[in-house]
Amino acid sequence: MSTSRRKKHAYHHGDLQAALVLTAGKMLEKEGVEALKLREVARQAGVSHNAPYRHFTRREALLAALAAEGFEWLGAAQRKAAEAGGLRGMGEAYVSFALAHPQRFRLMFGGQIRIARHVRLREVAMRTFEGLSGALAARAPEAHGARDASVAAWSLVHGLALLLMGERIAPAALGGRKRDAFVRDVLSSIRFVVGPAQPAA
Amino acid sequence: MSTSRRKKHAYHHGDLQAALVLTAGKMLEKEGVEALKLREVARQAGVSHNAPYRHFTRREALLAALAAEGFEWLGAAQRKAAEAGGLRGMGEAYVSFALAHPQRFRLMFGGQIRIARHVRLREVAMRTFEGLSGALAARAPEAHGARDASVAAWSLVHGLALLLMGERIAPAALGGRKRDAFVRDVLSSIRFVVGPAQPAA
DNA sequence: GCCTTGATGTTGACATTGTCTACTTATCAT
DNA sequence: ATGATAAGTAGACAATGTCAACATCAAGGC
Repeated sequence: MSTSRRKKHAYHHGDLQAALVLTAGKMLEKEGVEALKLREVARQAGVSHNAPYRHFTRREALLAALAAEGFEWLGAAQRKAAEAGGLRGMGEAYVSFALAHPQRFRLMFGGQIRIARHVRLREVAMRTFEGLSGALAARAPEAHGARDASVAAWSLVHGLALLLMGERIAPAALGGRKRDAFVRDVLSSIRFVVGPAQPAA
Repeated sequence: MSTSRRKKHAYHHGDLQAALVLTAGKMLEKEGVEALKLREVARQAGVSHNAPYRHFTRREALLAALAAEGFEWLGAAQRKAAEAGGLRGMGEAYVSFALAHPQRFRLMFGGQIRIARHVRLREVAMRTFEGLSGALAARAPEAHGARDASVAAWSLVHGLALLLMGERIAPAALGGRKRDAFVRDVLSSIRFVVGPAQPAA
């Protein structure tokens, strides 16, 4: 119900909301959250410094929109990967997403947004998580440690993504492999315990 | 070589640098990085708004000091846990640390500090990481997947810590367990593969 | 006992930013 | 046509990070 009128008198931009999210998204990916100034977004969108407030109550609301968009992308990527690559593929897709959109990923999980206050964000995030844990739980329906193992799996990919993003993993650990190969090997280096766990060293 | 003169004339505070790190640390833990205003720190330390610039070239430098302090704490906790609890104990200690100092942990890994530019931070962080991966690698010295497994282990605890911090893990997953017990179970739900990995589902 | 000197603090200024209030203009339903 | 309302603009304000210029104290050489 929008995206119709364009470039008339420049008053009433047409679909400013979307335009703001778009340019803000670009700025986010390029410079990070800290450098995402509301006024600069307005400037680049060609509107006055206050126009964004007609669409977002505050800066945080714009950030929330960006994060929500990110969760949608991530969810879509997960669904696609689930078909093709199974569980392992989902894991690789998760890491891939994070490395492809590092700043966005940081925004989604960085904790600067109070999720509770942004309905849409909360919903889309929950939906994505459910898709994730659903796929994980479906693998070992009722074994005792299944739920724990699914949390572990998620933790693993999440942590790996963040450590790679932060360049915290010594280049030596790569051992000459390309990043995708490295990720696959790391994810392959563990096995899940489904039955009652026996203590291990 | 300080902490000597105190409350003389209030000019020349005595050891402002340490005082700033201290009050900034409290503010950090309480309100998060975003809310850590340089001027407010100065105010609470009882000095003028510009005094901090005699000790930190910019805001980021103060943040770096806080992060470095955090890495020292984490390193110490790791060493202590290594003696008592072995590898599993180190993992639990890692998560514990993150949950005990969430904002500090976020600062340490949040990516808002350009580590390369802060010598002390870089060094202490590297030292901590080396202690970590050293302990991990010592476990399976030269097996093919050992290095990968150690990365996986670190990723696992790191991710678990962050997901717990962000309240991203559904309360249902806890299943009534206390948090420490939950962490232990999750960490126990995987097993590392040391030999050549065979493909798994 | 002074006086220079460097480190440490202070004052004042400036550009930027997020956000508030009031005003203006375009759009759409009647 | 018209009038309500959504969308944009203009201007103001307090805060903040940071810069430059000035002030004060501690110490050491004379």
